[in-house]
Amino acid sequence: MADVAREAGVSLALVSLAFRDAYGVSKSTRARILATAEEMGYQPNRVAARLASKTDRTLGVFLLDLHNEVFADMFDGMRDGARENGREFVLTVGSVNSGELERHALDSLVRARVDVAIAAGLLLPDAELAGYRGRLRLVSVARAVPGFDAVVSDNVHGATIAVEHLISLGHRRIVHLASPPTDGYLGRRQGYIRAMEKAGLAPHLVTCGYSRTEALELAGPLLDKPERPTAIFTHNDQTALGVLDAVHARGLRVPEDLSVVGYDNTSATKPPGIDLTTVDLHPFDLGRRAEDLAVQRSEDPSGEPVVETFTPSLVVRASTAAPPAL
Amino acid sequence: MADVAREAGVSLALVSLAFRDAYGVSKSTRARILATAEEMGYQPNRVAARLASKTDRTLGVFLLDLHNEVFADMFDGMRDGARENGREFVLTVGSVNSGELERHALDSLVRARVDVAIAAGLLLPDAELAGYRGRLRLVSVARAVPGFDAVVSDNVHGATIAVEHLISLGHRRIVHLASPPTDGYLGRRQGYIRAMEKAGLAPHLVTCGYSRTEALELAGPLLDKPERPTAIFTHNDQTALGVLDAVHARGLRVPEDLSVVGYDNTSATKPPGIDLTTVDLHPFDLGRRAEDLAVQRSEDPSGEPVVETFTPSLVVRASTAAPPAL
DNA sequence: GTGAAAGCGCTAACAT
DNA sequence: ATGTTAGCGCTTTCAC
Repeated sequence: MADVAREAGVSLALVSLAFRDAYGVSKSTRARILATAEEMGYQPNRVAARLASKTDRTLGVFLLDLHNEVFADMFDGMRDGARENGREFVLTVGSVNSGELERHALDSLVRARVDVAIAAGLLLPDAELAGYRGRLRLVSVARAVPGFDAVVSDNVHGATIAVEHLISLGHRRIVHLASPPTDGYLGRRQGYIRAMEKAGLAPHLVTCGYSRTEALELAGPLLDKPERPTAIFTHNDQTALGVLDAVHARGLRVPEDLSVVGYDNTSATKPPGIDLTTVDLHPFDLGRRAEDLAVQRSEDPSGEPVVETFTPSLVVRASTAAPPAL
Repeated sequence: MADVAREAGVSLALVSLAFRDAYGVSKSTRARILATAEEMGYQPNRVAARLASKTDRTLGVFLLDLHNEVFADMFDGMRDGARENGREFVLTVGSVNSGELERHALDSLVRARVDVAIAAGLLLPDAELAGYRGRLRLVSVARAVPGFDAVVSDNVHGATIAVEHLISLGHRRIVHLASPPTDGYLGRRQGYIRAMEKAGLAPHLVTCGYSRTEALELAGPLLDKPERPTAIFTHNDQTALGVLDAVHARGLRVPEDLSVVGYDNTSATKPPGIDLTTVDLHPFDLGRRAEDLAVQRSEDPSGEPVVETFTPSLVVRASTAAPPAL
């Protein structure tokens, strides 16, 4: 930095100011400073900058799983916001089958001293996350966590419209491939149960992990039963794809033999060969809004936790139709 | 840190040492220090640690695209290595349609002063990347970049075995849906051309972006031609899926009407409904090896750039068969 | 708009 | 095995 100051013929402090569009630097000197820095290939040392400044512009981000595109969509939303707000990210990644990695990712955000972290897809129990209070300011995405800010989607509603869609088509034997019963992710399961009971139908839940192959394996037996379901509603798109796999593997057809409804509306559901009816989580918007909230929080940490709820919508495509005649 | 030292009844320096499994702390005091730190919810401030230490254990990582699972696989490999080597990551993400974002991600690694960065899927031209010399020590993954270390796969070979597989099945009209001609990504294209010419066949190249939808749109017209190809070899799995989409949209079948070979062997190619023949890039292993190389480089920065080449293998599944009889 | 100077929370060299 | 101390490269007063 000193080199740049000397080269541009200004003081050290001015260079520092110029780099953060700060108040008190004339437009022309600012331009000159940035130009000489560019020319010298100088990039400010963010490590030193962050140590020195109380209030830095870095946001932490946690994404549960790089193998599920819904997190890529959320990240795009966050990045979109960060660009507008001039923020930088410290990104960390977890895993659907390792609480260990999730803890490590979160701890690493604590060690990085980000003033706010946006966490998408937290899987740890509420009780464990409570331990981060006071050490990490969290904005949870897609899951409400007691005591923390959150940007969530109304999962009960999403499940309800999915099930009602199937019922209105005439389905009665509707199975729900539910996620493991994790804190904060019970909404879809509840929405399903309520919608079924409201229609006087018997809920049939099967708990399933997050992977396509696991859904394939669990859906198989369901399809082989004499009284097989006429529709399956899954907790996410990946597992819906697994159900499609199971259907195809048996030489059955969607939607003639089985209707399938997914959840998330990831891009993998759109292609003509798939054309999956699904509930749109609006992941990009969730990410975008979480970034806004995080910036707000970093500017004003006081106040009660805020929970913003988005409303999901049903995207009807070709994987749902009236059940086969009996 | 001072608080922990006081609480544990030791000096400040000892706490610092204890946290980095350093030499000179007795097992018992180390345990006691870590225990009290844990109890107080203390996590060392990495920002300060990194500023103070010349040689820190942080690796930069750049991933081109979160929407392509091949990068998730590579990342898993890197993380696997980092765990063993006790390294932490600074992760940044680019985009297949924005050199701007890629530059920003790389610059952000410079600003973070990582001593080595592992970059998977670089898309910027060689000339521009050359500008990072001296400012960022790069280990490029999946692409060779002049002047930098790299862990690559033999793309010429991969394309060759893909094409030879098709030829051996009897195909003669084989189209290659090639990637945009970017520095460092010409191997698959070249392998295709050579293999075709060697067999006395006329190469037919169509340049295509990285998305499934773009492949769908470009493959359509090919399939509608009177003398349509009997096989299509694509530059990655995503575009192969796009080709499958185009085939299904026309009511045609794979492999009866068209054989398709992808590239990467991402998990999306495996399900029964897809069952795509593809070239395995071994992304996990590439990532794993890149991490090793990065650590080596950070420990000994001297020496000429190293390029390690992996050999891809063909995974024959159900999307390839003999061409339809004429 | 400038220049000097006090940290930020650690690490690492040196003492003990 | 433990204590002391000078930085790391910035940001941020503060008096000019």
